[in-house]
Amino acid sequence: MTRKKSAPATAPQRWLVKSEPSVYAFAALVRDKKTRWDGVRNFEARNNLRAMKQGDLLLYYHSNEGKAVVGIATVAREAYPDPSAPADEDWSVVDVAAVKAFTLPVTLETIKKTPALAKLGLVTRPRLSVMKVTPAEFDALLALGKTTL
DNA sequence: GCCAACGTTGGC
DNA sequence: GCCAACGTTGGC
Repeated sequence: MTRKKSAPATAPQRWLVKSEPSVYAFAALVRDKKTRWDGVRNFEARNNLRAMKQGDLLLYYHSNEGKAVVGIATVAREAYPDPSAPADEDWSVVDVAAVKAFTLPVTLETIKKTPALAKLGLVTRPRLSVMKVTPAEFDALLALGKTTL
């Protein structure tokens, strides 16, 4: 067995990423199977992208329109330089692949009403576009979305 | 190194 | 479409 194909030694980390559905909706990712997560221009979000490992799980949030967690994706390729960035700037991308849509979208309104999600970055750091979520938060969101992995 | 101005995000 | 919040930039 090769290093690359073997299961990761540690459990996958969990993240939440935002996208405006009018720009790139979860349905577009399902259609494309995989996409490059480019255009991040915020240092903290970039650093989070760089901390992602292949196989990490991503919750997909629709901002502005919909305002709900709508699906699950996974990290298909770890961070590499963002081809859409100016050559003299230091930005990164990862490739993400669709896993499955939530049975039920979990709206921001629901999230705000759920005590277990009071510390979710989506609520406490409303402008951050790539953030870590805890396993407990991840599980709570899947449960609200009537979805299992 | 501070902080005012600016630009962008994203909820409403 | 507005505007509050806030991350980033740039003048000093």
